[in-house]
Amino acid sequence: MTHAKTAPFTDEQRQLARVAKALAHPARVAIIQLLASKTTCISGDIAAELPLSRTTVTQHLQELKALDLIRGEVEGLTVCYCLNTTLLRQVQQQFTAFFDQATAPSPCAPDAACAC
Amino acid sequence: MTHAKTAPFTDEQRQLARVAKALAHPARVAIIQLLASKTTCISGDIAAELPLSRTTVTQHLQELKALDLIRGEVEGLTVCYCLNTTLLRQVQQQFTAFFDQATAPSPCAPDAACAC
DNA sequence: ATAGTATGTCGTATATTTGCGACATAGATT
DNA sequence: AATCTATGTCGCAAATATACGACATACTAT
Repeated sequence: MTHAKTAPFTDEQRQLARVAKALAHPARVAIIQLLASKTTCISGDIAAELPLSRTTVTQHLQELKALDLIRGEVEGLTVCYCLNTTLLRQVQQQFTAFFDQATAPSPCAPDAACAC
Repeated sequence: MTHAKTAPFTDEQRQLARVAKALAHPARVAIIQLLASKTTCISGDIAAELPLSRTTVTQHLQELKALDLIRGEVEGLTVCYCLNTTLLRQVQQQFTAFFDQATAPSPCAPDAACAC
């Protein structure tokens, strides 16, 4: 044993995993889609559109906000959440690069040891 | 009063979240990258390349296999894991569609109620 | 000031994830 | 056969995620 066990993980891997985790719950996917579809920046109305309590929705909102994927601006009594499209575009590129790498030709090279 | 609380979540949202969850840990991202980089379909050698015990790596492998993102072929005494590039390409498209939707213009329309 | 409304935080309960040692299994090797 | 070797499963502990009611805060309106 005592193999190299290379450094924990690369920053790239941790970053991708972190964002993937943010999208790892239907509610958070739904929230992003909701914010993308609304022309007006809605606030807690989000909770009314999801099958979850307001408390739970707030938690999901906080998780997305922690990664800066969404932003909330206080507008008097209400809070207006919006997508951080700039960051989302960067994230999209990261995912694209990852998938491009993963789906690149010769996943199991021609002279592979097995048939998969 | 919009108490609709729409149906739990759409299949699309649940599917995207399910895959995102599979990518929500650095180890699983690393495994996919590893399989993509090796010309030969490695097996438990994967564990030797990660900072985790063999048991834990096996668990991550099972999670990826449960979603059919990777496949394992028994090759005598060893097992040969490979990426399911076909499925990965489909998944990539799902993510692309999601991000395209999320980063589309007019996230907060011109006449938005707030300034974000 | 008082009341009302939108929002977030706290505490808590339950479920899931993560990690690993110990054990079981099955094909290979002697 | 006896043994080695690669792999997976089991059981357990700790950490994290999920969900929500009750409470606190802050702004608005009467």
